[in-house]
Amino acid sequence: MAKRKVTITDIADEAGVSVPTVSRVVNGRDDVSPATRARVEELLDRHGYRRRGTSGSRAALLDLVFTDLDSPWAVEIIRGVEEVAHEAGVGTVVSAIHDRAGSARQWLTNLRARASDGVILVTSALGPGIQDELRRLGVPLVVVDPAGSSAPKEPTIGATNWAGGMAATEHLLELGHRRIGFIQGPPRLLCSRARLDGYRAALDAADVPADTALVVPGDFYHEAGFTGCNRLLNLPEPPTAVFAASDQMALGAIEALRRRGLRVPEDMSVVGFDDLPEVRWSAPPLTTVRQPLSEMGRLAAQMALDLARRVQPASPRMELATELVVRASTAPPREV
Amino acid sequence: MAKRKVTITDIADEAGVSVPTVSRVVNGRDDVSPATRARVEELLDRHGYRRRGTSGSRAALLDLVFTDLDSPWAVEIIRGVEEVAHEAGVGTVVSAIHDRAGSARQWLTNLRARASDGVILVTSALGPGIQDELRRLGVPLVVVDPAGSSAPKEPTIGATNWAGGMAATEHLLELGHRRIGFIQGPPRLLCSRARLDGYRAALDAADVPADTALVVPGDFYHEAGFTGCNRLLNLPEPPTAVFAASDQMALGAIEALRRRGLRVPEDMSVVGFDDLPEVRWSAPPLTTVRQPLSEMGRLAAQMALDLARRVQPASPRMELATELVVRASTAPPREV
DNA sequence: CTGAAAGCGCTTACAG
DNA sequence: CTGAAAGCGCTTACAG
Repeated sequence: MAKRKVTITDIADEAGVSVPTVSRVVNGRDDVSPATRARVEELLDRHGYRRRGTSGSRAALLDLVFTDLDSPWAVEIIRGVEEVAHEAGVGTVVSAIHDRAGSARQWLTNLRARASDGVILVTSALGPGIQDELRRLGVPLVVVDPAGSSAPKEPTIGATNWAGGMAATEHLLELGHRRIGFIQGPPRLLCSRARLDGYRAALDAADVPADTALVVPGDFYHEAGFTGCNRLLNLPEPPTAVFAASDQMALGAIEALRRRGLRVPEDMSVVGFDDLPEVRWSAPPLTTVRQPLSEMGRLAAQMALDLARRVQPASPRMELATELVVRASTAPPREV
Repeated sequence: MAKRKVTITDIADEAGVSVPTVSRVVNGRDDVSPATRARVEELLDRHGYRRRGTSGSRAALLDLVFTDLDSPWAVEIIRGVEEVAHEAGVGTVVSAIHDRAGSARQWLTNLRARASDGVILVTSALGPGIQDELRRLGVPLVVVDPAGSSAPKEPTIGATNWAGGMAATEHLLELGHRRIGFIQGPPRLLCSRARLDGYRAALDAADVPADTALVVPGDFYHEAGFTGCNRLLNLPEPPTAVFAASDQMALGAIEALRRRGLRVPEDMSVVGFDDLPEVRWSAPPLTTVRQPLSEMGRLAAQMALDLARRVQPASPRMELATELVVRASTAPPREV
């Protein structure tokens, strides 16, 4: 996989320039002609050149990349990754890419200079171009909660989202609910689709007809839970329970209910997904599907570290178990 | 300040051993006699040796150190630091020290190997020994929300905690509350003491006698808000409002009230401190004192980067403004 | 704008 | 367990 590490000598030979010239390009000096610089840079990129100082230093840095750093979600993953990395004497570099191409480039340049030993990508914050480049650099890549296709080339870590969606829905069915609303996650994420399918599968297994009006869009954030819940309440025949595909949306839904003077769980049951630490303390404490986020982080870090040491992971794809946590936001429907 | 960088040659000379031997110690090989290793390690530490590869590379890494990575608080700081660092093409290494001495050592060793360009410490997670060592290494240090003395040697970034504590209390006084409970933060933190003093100052200014029974201990976490609030409710003459020194404790307090069937704000007003993103969505949305956490992170990162480039910061100590955000958890007391 | 030469900091065999 | 020797990857003057 990783052929002999390229040195500036190699690049110089291939470019037909001297070693000092390549050195200048690598260090971003401005005393190089544009033509030469372009040629050398192209070669540098193509070969995935990485500054090596003198010789191979031990794994010392792991990169953890998010699209945004704007949810309590993120800190759980960071915690898991940091724990494993810290134990291994490895630093954890946290970045947010914000879906901007320039931002990803910036990060990649820095990553190369730092000679990072592995990358953990949360929900594929990177375009395929960048991923190819990582491959060329020989930096191992692990994806947590992948977005794209169901058969990515990279090893992935996820949770049993389908089973979790099913468990939450079964819980509501067992309480006697028949009309159960569902607030979706962003459809591009695999985990969103799996949760929705789990919901549908549970309804199906219970012979409850699926009403498409009961499934409303969302994006995992509070606001979407708020508006989604309002939408469900405005239905001619509103549901008696709401299953939100994330805890944040569940809290948004509870706020929508509170504003209408409806009580949880007396007037409406609400279930979330994630089990963020704070939902133990929401009013009322949230029934939700626990996703072992920090465990997922730990596992991803372990895998990335193994790959950096050229140890093949036991399995290239892993799903950790989700678990229904019943608290105080669910109860039988009024009419029963 | 920073004398000539030490090389392994310097260390070898001083220790009276060969260069390869020092190299072996630095790389943690085990084929060195304990006596030699000890002598060399002592010298390495004393001179603050840092691997330099070949020659000086640009600022590329900033270290952000927490005691624990267990609160939504942390992610706000991380976000601010990461933004500034990212823009500067610098990576952000996040670590949790957990108050364990060995953990700090581990981190320091890694930091040295990585040649970090600056350290941002959140609430002084490090012992003074480690701080001295950083100084020797010539790595600039910025402290966010300092713990110890009020006149630290390092530049610090904080918020106007005293003014915030006062503003929250004044708000409750204006609503007509006279018995206001206070749930404290950990007393070793400067910010905790300042919030308490702000609370007292407001009572004092309004000529409301301070009842020491109304001040209960806490540690910023949910649980402490829960038990603290229960303690206040069990008082012979309970308060009509609770000011918690953190949002998480405020949410814990709301849960304690809910369990007793008391409504917020009808039966009891609750104010928090921080304005974490999620408290906009608590039930009811929390009145709180906004602390610009991500701004504090941004500022700390900017300062650390400046110091790394030997630019003196405008002021070595800075407090960003807090701001009262009134939402739905406060109202006039019943009896008025 | 570029290269030949010297040199720096470090590591890797090898020998004992 | 330790050092003398060779060498690697890179940079820094210097010269043109």
